[in-house]
Amino acid sequence: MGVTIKDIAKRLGVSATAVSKALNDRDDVSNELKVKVRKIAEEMDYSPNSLAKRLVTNKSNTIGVFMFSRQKNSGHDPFGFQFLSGIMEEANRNGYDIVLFSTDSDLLAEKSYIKLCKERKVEGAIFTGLRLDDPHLEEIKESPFPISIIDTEVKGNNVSFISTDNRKGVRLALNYLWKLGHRRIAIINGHKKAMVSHLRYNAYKEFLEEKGQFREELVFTGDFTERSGYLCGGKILELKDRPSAVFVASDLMALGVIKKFKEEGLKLPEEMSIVGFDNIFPGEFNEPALTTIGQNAFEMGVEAVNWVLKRINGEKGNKKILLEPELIIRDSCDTNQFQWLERVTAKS
Amino acid sequence: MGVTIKDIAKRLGVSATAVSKALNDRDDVSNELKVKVRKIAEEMDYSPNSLAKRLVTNKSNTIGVFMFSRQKNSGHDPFGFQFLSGIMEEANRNGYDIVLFSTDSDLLAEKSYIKLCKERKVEGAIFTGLRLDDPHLEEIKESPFPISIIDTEVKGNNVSFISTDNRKGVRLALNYLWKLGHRRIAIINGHKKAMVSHLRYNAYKEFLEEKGQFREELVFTGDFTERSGYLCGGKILELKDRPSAVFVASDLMALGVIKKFKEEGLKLPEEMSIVGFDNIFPGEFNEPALTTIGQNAFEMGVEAVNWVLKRINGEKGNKKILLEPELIIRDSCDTNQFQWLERVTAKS
DNA sequence: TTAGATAACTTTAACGTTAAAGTTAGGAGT
DNA sequence: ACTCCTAACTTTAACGTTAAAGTTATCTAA
Repeated sequence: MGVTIKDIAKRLGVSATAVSKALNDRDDVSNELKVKVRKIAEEMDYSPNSLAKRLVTNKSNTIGVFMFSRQKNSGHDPFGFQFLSGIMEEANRNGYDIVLFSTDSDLLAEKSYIKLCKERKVEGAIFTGLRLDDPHLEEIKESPFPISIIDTEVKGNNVSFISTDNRKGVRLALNYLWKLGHRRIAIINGHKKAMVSHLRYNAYKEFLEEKGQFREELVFTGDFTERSGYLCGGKILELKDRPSAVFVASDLMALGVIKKFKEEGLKLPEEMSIVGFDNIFPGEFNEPALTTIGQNAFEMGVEAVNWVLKRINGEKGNKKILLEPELIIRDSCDTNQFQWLERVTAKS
Repeated sequence: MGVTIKDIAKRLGVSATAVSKALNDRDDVSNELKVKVRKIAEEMDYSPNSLAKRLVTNKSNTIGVFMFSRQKNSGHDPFGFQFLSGIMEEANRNGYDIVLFSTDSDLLAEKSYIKLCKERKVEGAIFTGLRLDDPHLEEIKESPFPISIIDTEVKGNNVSFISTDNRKGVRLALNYLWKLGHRRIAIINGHKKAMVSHLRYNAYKEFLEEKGQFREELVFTGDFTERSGYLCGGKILELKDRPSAVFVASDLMALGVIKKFKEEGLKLPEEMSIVGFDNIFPGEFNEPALTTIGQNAFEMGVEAVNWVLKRINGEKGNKKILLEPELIIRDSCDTNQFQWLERVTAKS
């Protein structure tokens, strides 16, 4: 069908190997031949068959990507695309192809991720949104090729953990609220199947215990959806002794909480301060604009690729890469609590 | 390195071809052998080498995807991911792999999209966000493999156009505003390098000319960003004779317009009605919640894949697929204009 | 009984590329 | 004049799979 190396060889009266070498700029062919070959290749509109090349060199130059999106099909997972942009750019920059697998196709019902990857001969893989109860977790641990997992830590010889420093992020949020004078701070956490939920809960508990202010009854659990935030918001309002602030483990849930609070007539941020986590776009447009902890999703994708590439090249490198979170102050926290606290402290 | 068909063959004392046939469930091998082969394959953890298979069968089972994202890296393009979800699911459902190309890598500086695809032997490709001034447009027109282009129409033998029915969408929006009583309706359109901008402008002009209400001075042009919406909002406020409603050709811009209007103290929706286009997530959380025209991005991805697959299978099919837009009524339009209009009409 | 069919294989070659091991002519060194 | 070297190739084989064309032994039908 297409033009091959052989066609060029025939036309020039040389061997296919010579053409191959010329095209790859090897130093055991003359410059003359290189020039000729390139000219003819151009003329005949030759394009190399990467399948053949990959087969013979036993190098696929491919990275597999699996995205288990938190909110399937809804497009409410703006991180998915940001991860992917980072992955794509970094991979292509290094001459690697990205093969993307849908994580709820029939394919996965029959074959494991690892099997799928082996067939494609991918040199490495990247997972996002992997849950702690995933049935293939054991297999991942023993992967023969390197895997970067974003936001889920799986202990394995060939597996890395790429994430935001969640502990630091939570402390950034809580410390901000603390300095504003808040003492009763509730948490709305994500579901337990996400690794980050554990990290965030632990950091929350640690921080408040340090301050002697941890209260079991202020811990609420959602599932990262807006709806669940809305529901938890309702529960918070039912509390006899309401908190003055809520740390919400995802912006999407935070949006739901705020919706509920507004519906119930709360003045925001005066009557309740809220800090989210993620820094998704809609938070900027919410009223009040959402104060949150920003994650650099694009960069996480880049790091995920880099770790895999390092492994492929035989380097060892740290298996845990945590990016810096960032406190993004907008309008969802009451900044006057501080003055209130000062008055209280002055009195005592 | 890995286990091959030959290893299985050796172990069973049969030919490699027999093993291949058994694994592919051909009918010229005995059931006995099939059973044995499958057992051994499992036992040896065999996985087929798709590269070899693709090379010999001359079928790559791969579709290339290029996404020129409107807002690079910002993650403000929630459609990108929705398209992709649809593409991914439908492709994998049909046994096809998706290879994703970053559209601003060095790769593309050197090689054209088509060349990249040829090397990977993709059977078809999908483009999103392609601009009318793209330097490779001519090459796309003459593509040897089928290409679905989302939201940009390129006339070519092997090229299809997958989009929302933009004309219908615009008419849905304008008709809604018209029925609410609006007569001076401005438009903030996207830049001219996007095909949809032309379609939307034409539909806008057509509708208002039908009503004898088209005014050149009410046409504004942004570039799909929030910032440009904000700027156009300012220009609208400078008008001596203000419109009572604005149709904005993207939600992102609509958010910007609203921001500007609110900053300038306009009461919304009473003093200005706004309809967006796209139905992106943040619109729901805006105040007022954005009335808009919804596009089904997931389904557009699915259709794009389906067209390509049809072509691959030799079917002809329509080269233009338009999905139905949907009017999503929220709170950004003043519904009392209608009464006002009734009063006016009653008087005359 | 014997040609013909059929089931269940095997053999050969090919896909397009490259790695590894030749080959050859000409030049350098002594 | 001889060996040795080097540049610039060519030849052979391989990567793992499958298509196409054999090869048997056994069965079928008249």
